[in-house]
Amino acid sequence: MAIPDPDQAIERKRGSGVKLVYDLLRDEILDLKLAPGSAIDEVALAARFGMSRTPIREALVRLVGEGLIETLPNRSTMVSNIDFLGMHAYFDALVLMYRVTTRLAAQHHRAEDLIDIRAHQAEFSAAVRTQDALAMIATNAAFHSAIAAAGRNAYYAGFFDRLLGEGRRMLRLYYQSYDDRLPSRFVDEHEEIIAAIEARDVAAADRLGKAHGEQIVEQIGRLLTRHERLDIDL
Amino acid sequence: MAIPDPDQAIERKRGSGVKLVYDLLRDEILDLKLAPGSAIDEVALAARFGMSRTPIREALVRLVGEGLIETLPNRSTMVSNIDFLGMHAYFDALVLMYRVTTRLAAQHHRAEDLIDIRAHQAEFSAAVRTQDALAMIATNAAFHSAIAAAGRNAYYAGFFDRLLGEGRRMLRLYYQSYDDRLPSRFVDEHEEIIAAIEARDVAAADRLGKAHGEQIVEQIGRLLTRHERLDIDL
DNA sequence: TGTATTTTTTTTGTCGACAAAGAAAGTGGA
DNA sequence: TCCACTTTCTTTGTCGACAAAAAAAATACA
Repeated sequence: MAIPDPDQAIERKRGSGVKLVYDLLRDEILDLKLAPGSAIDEVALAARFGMSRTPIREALVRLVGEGLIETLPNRSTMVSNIDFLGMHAYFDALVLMYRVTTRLAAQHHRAEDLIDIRAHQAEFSAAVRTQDALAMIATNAAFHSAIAAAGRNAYYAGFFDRLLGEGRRMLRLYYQSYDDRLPSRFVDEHEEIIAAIEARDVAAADRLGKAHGEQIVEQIGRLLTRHERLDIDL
Repeated sequence: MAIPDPDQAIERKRGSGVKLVYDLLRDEILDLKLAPGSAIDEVALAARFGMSRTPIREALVRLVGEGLIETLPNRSTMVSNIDFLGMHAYFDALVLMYRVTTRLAAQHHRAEDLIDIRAHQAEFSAAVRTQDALAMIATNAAFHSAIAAAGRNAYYAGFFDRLLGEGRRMLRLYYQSYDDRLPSRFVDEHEEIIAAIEARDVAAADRLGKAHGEQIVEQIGRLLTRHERLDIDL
């Protein structure tokens, strides 16, 4: 537990407390800094952030709403476990959203969207070069989120963001165990996707989105089978 | 505002407060008993439910997370407005989810699922017979939600439920303006869908799901001239 | 009368405190 | 040692209170 300077009793602006806690906690969960299943202590968080339990609780309620945290009534609050049994359902939804959002981006994107998308791609590319796993994961999600935003469908975008968040945890698992070199392929695939969107080639965007999604699914699936073999004797 | 018996200071069970407020408020919003844009007063709610503001607030945070309520920082909390501009995006997502969930139900349903689905269909049919608009809307949503549950994909089901909720508000709007007789057609379509699911006829389920969704979309969205909906092969 | 400035009112965000629900630890008897 | 029962301890759910922010009302001034 990182102890914050007690001296630096930072004067927060009124109303910023919940968002602060929410953002940080969400990132820590998605980056697996908080392990799935680990307990969450309201009073400890209150002490850590130097605020009362009320804003902490409201942040937790939000996270519960997103399925990142689970609560047993009157007892224990903990980081949600990754649902390995429901993984195929997740993959199914993820691939479909890859397709749909990429396709819609090809249809509805505007000039400024491409600038934004390319910026995220540059960040992703940089993260791959510097081998920064955490950054790779986060920027990859941001890249696809930007594409979804360009598709101009808030419902898909919201749903997709949620799926991508959950995916960050699984990818982190992957990159923690094996130091793989595959991501450079993702960079190329991203470039193809950008080209298809820019050309407003809906069919190509659909195809590439699907292929890209299945790529990632395959990566994670490979990890799982290895994990199962490892764990089966325990 | 319905005033509850002040005598009946009901002894709630510890921990039930938030859920109580959340469920009731959600229903009131979706049934348009609380008009879009209308203000929400925490202290009034606290008085109404006979509890302090803390559980009220946590229920509101949940509703904000689902987009049913909006808050301006430090000022005003109100029921979300229905986004007419983003309607085509909504329809797009709704029809796709109709397809996907019906299709998956045909693939993965178990015997007990059909019992559940038929029960909801019976309720819907009864609501149509008795011309109970509110019940028609709610039971229709429950019917499709049951189908989604039978599809065994929690991600789709969750997303679909959210869309159906938002749809309840729009349908309410529709049935408030026009006293139409169309719903009997929906009853028949539901029966066809059930038959396709039971027969595990994925193609038929997909087709019927799509047609049913577009039916409803057409009902609500006559005003919308733009119909750039997705039409992709799954 | 119209506008700028101060005061009051309303509503939110946060706090510290306390009691209920379980869990864990302690106690006694066979 | 094992088990049933009590007692402490931990953590949650709820409460009432208070101060900050913004809006509304009141006031001053031209």
